[in-house]
Amino acid sequence: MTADSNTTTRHAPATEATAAGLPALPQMDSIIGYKLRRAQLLVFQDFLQSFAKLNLRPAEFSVLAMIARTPGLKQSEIAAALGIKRANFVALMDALEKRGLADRRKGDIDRRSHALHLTPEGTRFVRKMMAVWNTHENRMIDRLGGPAERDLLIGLLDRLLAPDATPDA
Amino acid sequence: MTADSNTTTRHAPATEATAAGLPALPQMDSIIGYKLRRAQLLVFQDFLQSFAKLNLRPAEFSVLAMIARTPGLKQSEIAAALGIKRANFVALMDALEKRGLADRRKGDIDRRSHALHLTPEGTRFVRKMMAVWNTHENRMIDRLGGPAERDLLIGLLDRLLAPDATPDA
DNA sequence: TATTGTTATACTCTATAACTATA
DNA sequence: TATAGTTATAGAGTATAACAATA
Repeated sequence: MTADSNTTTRHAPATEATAAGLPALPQMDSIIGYKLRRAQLLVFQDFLQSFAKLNLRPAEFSVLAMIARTPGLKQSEIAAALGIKRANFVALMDALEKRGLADRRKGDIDRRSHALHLTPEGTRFVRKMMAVWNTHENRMIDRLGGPAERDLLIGLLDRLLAPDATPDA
Repeated sequence: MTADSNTTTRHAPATEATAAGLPALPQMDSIIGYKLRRAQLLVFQDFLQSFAKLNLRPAEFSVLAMIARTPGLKQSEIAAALGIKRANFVALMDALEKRGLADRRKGDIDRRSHALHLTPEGTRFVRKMMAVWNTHENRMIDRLGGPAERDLLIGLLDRLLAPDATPDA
């Protein structure tokens, strides 16, 4: 971090002094975490509406997308990649298996682990899923202004997520 | 939305065809909603660590900041501004009142409503709160690369949040 | 002894319906 | 009849501890 992190106001100062002796109160609207939360909720709400007909939640989408892209990964690997605790992954995977979309295969080398794969029906489902997702994602890209703005946004979020990366060095 | 939203892939195409007959699977890393969620979780986690000593949650922070900035607003007005259901706002406000930071005053004109104010102790608390927040927010701004990138990010998120706004028209 | 998947459990956040007191 | 605040409750999402099977 820069040298003045603790002493200086680098964010937008408040418009004026407010209540009794309180300096520089920011609008919630200018706060990074607040805006991120509101935007994420909006995008997820659009996602949920888009996928109501397929009865698919964001976490389930992400698991199916991961399995489709890299079949055979271990349960714990997919959970870790998505930031899901392995204990919470069990019910998620149970549901996908019960719907006949994916299955667990006992590992040959390590018989503790489960390799995850799509079923044939799961593959068909993922095709429909990706069509719905395309529409949803394009709607979000349109709101942003276009693919360039999407790339810009992803890049900024990557900076937040990768504290080690110092892209200008 | 643009004309091709439903038919064309405007987002980054997948690197290669993957599992049996599945075209163009995106990396989770390139998906707007996924990145937004991961970034929001990271920022909130930093917030929670920063405010552990003050024992303050993001929702409580936002309520205190709103009251400090605009004292006298009705409970329902603050709840609505923050996207909190008024039923869920009650316990939140109860906690702040029990800690002696804010209080509800019966409205003179409409005796159903409660006008929210900081207590003197609440005002002192908010001063400490803003100092902690400054450090937290500056850390996030540093990760982004600086105040310009912060403004850029806020602007992009505003585009997502304001579907009506067409800034280039 | 450590790891994978699992179960049980608890805590937070969020959403809905119904109640009360005022209007 | 409608509104502000409240209560009760249910559903997600998430976190931890402990267990069985396997390494």
